[in-house]
Amino acid sequence: MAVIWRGNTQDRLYQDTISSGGGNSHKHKDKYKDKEHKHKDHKKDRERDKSKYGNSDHKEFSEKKHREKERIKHEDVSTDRHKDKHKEKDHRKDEIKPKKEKENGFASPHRIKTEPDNDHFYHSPKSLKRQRDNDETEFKPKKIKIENDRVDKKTKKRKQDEDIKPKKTQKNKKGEVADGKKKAKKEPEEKWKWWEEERATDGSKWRFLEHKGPVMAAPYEPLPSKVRFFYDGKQMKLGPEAEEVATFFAKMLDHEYTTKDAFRKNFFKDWRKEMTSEEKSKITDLKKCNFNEMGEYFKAQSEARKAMTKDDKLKIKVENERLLQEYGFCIMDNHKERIANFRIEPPGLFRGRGDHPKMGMLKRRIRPEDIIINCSKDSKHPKPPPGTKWKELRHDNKVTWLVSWTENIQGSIKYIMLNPSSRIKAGSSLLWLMVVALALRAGNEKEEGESADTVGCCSLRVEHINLYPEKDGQEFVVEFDFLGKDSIRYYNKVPVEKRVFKNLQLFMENKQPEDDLFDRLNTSILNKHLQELMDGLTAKVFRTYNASITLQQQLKELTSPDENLPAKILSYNRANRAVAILCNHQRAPPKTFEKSMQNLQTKIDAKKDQLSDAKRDVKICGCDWLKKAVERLEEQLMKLEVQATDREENKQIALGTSKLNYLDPRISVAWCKKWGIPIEKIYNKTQREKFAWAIDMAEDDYEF
DNA sequence: AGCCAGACTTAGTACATGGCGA
DNA sequence: TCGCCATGTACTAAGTCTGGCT
Repeated sequence: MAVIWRGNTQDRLYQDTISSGGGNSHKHKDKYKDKEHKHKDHKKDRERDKSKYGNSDHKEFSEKKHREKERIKHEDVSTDRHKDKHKEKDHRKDEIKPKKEKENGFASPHRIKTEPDNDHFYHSPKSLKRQRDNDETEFKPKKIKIENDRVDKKTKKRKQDEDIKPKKTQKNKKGEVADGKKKAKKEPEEKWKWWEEERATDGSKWRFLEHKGPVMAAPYEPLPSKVRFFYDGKQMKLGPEAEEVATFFAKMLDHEYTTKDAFRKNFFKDWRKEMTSEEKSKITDLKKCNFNEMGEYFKAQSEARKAMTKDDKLKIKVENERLLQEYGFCIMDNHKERIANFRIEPPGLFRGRGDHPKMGMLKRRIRPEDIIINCSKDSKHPKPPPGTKWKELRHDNKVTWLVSWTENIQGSIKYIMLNPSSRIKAGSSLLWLMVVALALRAGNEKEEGESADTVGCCSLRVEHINLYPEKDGQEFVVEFDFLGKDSIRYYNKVPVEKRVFKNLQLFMENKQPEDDLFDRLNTSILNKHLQELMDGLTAKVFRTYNASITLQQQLKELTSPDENLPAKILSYNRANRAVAILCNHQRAPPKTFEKSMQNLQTKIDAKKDQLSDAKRDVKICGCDWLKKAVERLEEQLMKLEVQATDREENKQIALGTSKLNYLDPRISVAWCKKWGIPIEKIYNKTQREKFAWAIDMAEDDYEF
């Protein structure tokens, strides 16, 4: 069953209320002026369309859609979906168009009132039960088979691939899934080395998916009556709807943007939509609103929370952990995987980055009726809160998301997906395998600039490579032999992963030697799987390639064997920085930069003093322990100095992005192994999880 | 042939945490 | 033991890519 997220929302003044980081990053300052302009052609219509449809319209149409759906449920899912899509479009035309004049109102004023849909208003779970009973089946391997068969039908061409499919996983399925369910908590099953398995090739992202659904945002808790709101100097009691929205604003009083015109205008407009007609007629000017008591109340709450006893804090922590354990994981293809964001985004005021024209708009509360659940037919379906329904229950294994809903500000779709450490996310690192195979060539013609992406995909021909399942004692060798740009013969043999090898084989299938190896990818000759792989072979590959090769070179250049650990890490960071500069990952110097730099300097000075004192003492007495102390101090000083250099150099450069997204982690891993650097020094926990495959795989002599 | 919804990816920001020195 | 600060994490906005439609 879906649960309500109470969490520690109460005192998180900003994050809950503001729907973005919301700082005034100057980078974005003028963005929207340009942007509005630039996007006019492409996005304008879409934008306008979306925003002008009142929510009620949207709801109407989605409900119709829902009803339709109910009727045709339980049949072939994927085709249904397809049909539905058309339907959706049609409805749009018919129903929504006439309402053009309505401007970006997301919520018809009566929405909340007319619908018994608030989270605390649940009743009569009957209908749901019936529905679920129909759907629910225990783990029947047959079912799985059916699904696979269906897929097969569609993808006959890929027969070969199907054959390669790992049968063992399928066999395991029944037992393991059931197991995982019973005692997933007890047995932290040993690390799954998914990168050593093969993947489906028909575009399906999973074969089995079960999860508990999202954690809903906590319902609104009305303010205690002692907290008052004043309009035009007079106290006024607001109804719960209007009050909730008012609290969003009240929580942000300290922020600059509550002074911004656009923000205030958007907020006020949306706020009024939540008011009763009485409130609406009274409250006509935001300037006359006094939210101070509310603001103070929330501040006090957050203070109180900070001052809580250890015990209470622990309780909260335990509760959070429990939620995480219960809702933070799903089972995908026999494995328990961490979900990245299992909480539904709470309502609040939207604050885009920069001067976003929609800042201040109300981001409305997401109800179960807005939510689409995606999971296996044969899984235990997540239950909506009592008395509510999901908008839709879907079984689409061509996508990776578990839950989605449409957000009301931009009309875009939001998803609940898996953690970066999961197979489905990190698995896109397969990309790496292809890059490895292609690196040579890309390197040879490393022509930077706009054309890079086309260069990469088109000119390597079948005749340029040979594949050897086994050569010179190595398995899966790819032999490259071609004339490079300056008519220099390029010849090299590279052992590759089995998967890469197989994929290359597929690329070459049915082709003449003079055919381009990677052409016609968008035509129907190659199957989707290959296209998927090709996703990677665009500009990103080149970025990746450049980044990685630079890192490797820099690491070679900068690391000297006799350096000590901190110095080596400094070298690593320098190499990383070179890459970040290459990729232009800049950042604004952190706000606290000057201060923390100063602090560090103070520390260094202090150390120096200590050191010279100690040295003097050594001269006087010369005893052993003093010498040791000097050594220790010297080391500490050095460490600090390195840290200072590092930080100074890092002032304007964001390392994270390239590290996480563009650099082949194996380079870093290999470097660490080579020099005996603990991997924790360069990858934090998240990164280690994401790159588990690389850490497992790379040897100290790994070369990109 | 261009558009655009849908599905990812990337990235900025606030907040929580935990380690370390005083 | 306490408080500070660097580091990590959660959250979610924004960007990118693509297939399928018109």
